[in-house]
Amino acid sequence: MSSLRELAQMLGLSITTVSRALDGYGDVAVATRERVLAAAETTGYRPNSAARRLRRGLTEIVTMVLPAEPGHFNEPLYIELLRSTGERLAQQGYDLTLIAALPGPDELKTYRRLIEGRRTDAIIVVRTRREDARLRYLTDIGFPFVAMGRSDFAEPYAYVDGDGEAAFHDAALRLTGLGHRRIGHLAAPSAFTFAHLRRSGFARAMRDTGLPGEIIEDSATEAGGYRAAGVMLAQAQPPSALLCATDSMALGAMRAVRERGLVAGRDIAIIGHDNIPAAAFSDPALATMELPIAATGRRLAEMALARIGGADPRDMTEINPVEFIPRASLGEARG
Amino acid sequence: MSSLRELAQMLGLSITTVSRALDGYGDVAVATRERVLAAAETTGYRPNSAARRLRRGLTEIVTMVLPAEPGHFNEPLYIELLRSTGERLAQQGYDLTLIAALPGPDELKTYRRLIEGRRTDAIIVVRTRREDARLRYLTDIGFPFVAMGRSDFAEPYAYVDGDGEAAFHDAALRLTGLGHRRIGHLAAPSAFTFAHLRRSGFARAMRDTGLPGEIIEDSATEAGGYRAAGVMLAQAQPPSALLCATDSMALGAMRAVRERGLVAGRDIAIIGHDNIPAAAFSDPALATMELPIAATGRRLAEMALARIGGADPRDMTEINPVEFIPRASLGEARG
DNA sequence: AGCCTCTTCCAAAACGTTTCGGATGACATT
DNA sequence: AATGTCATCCGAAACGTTTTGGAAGAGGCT
Repeated sequence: MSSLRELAQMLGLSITTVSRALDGYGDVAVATRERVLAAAETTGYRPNSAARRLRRGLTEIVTMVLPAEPGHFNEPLYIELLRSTGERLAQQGYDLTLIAALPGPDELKTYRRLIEGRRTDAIIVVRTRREDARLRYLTDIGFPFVAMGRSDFAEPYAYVDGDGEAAFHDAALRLTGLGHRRIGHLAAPSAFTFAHLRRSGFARAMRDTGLPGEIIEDSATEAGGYRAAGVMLAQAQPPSALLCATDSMALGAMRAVRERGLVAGRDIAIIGHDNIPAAAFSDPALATMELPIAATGRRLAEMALARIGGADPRDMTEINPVEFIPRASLGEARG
Repeated sequence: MSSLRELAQMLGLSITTVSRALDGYGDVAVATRERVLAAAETTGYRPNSAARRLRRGLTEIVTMVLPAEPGHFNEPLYIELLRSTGERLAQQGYDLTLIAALPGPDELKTYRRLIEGRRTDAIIVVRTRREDARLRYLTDIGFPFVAMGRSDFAEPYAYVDGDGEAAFHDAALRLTGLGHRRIGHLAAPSAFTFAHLRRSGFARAMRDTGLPGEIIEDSATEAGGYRAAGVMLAQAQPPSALLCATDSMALGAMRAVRERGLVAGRDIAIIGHDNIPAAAFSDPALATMELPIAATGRRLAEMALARIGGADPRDMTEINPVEFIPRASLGEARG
């Protein structure tokens, strides 16, 4: 049964009545509604989504735009995020589509094509940057969007984020509590807000404690962590603890540590962030931090739907606590 | 400029002519076509996709259904696959949507909802199983689909896959060539075709060489590899080499090896498969195998489009070679 | 009886595109 | 001058839904 017309014909009703019965209007007699629902059930009627979309002016699609650096798209985070967001949207009859857009001059073109072609009702922006032209553009044209992560953008916008600032502040204090006096931070590129916040939390802890606290920035990959740790350990007085912006960087740092004959968890403490699966199986197991990624995905979906419904983004800002996960790389308290 | 009607009015032409000019039909004067194209360009006209979809009966959407085990969805593979597939589809004006479906009794419901609601023109099935009800269902109803990975399914279907059988056969011979005489295979659940093929390749190499070759199966995760390796190493005569179905399993196995005071790459050789980023930074660096995932994604997209166009799946089967990546965990030749 | 209110139903329009089946002239051919 | 052939163009239908603005009838009230 592929159309409302056939269904109506079969039941001896008008298209209008069948449509309204299925949508649950109060407008149709209870007996009739039940007859319609039963018939729709047995014939397996499914409304044609293109027709519904055309008529209602909605696509019933939410789009997530993924940063598409060809080499390192593989943050394990994102796939779990996609799953949870997609599942929540599906509950509401929405589909999740995915496009890749490289940061750069052509980035906004992708957004424009998406919006002007009316291919989506809302956009989920991930990997936000401190200065983010995407938020500016979407806000200016009044298109519904939700961000995963924050930005320096001044106008109100909906977002979900982990409290990386507090998490790195606490982690740094945890290290000083263990007796560390020279702590290094391997930072991710500070153009990204998440990297900036984690660095700020670390810096605040250093100010609180009056310790020096050194920072080296590199890309948020194993290779980046390896390079940054290499530089840091080559100093005359290398740090006794490395607080890394991501687990990937921390795994890279571990290799640099090993190559210098040091033992992580004994000679030097290492902490990461993300709790990727490999982190629990590194040598030694990597102490890390985790934010509730599935819940984040669900909230992003719910916010996107609310924005489509016209809700005010002012009320949609959410900063979630990050859980610390101690493991062997944290080491023991030092003399 | 949001509709063909407005554009036509502005140009003093009929909707028909404008539409045909934009679609490049031969039955419109060159001068007219150029006038139309110029106007469309300056006004930024974009056809309404819902209307076009309704009229043409196509959604211009391809859907990838991801296996949604909540815990371990995070194969780094998939995100790169999504990126490359999505990019290729976008070149053709197609969108890639994503849904998650758990294997199990309700799995086919997700497919049915998708197809009967006409929400997609083709489906990409990933993580194929030897007995895969999805291929049966899609073939029976004649819906266009493409599989990443093979299945025991008898009827012709389009797929792209890596040659895991040959890769594991070669890897096993490589180990015997290094002098190993007791080789263990940590297999992934053999219901999955990829796991079955890798196991078969290993088994064939053992037959070829007349060596015993032991196999233990567990889940394709770090934890699974850890467990399986633990069992294998607890034997009276443990193997001197472990060939693991995936890098995740290999990283888990490395931990089991360490806990027994053995050193991977010296006391025992370890090989994985996938070349995940963490593999290059484990201790020791993990020897592994890699298949061209971006190319695979592109081919999946192209095949999906061809199937939508009505092409015969018989001509669309592709098995790509897997590249071996030697690293320290492979060890030296033994006495 | 006349008037109102309620319940239940429906015809028709609209969303914006593609496409079928001509219509209109211009020009060449007989 | 009549006919045929092209090159251009267009009107109208169709895709399947949602929604507006009633219509028809039943029953209650004065």
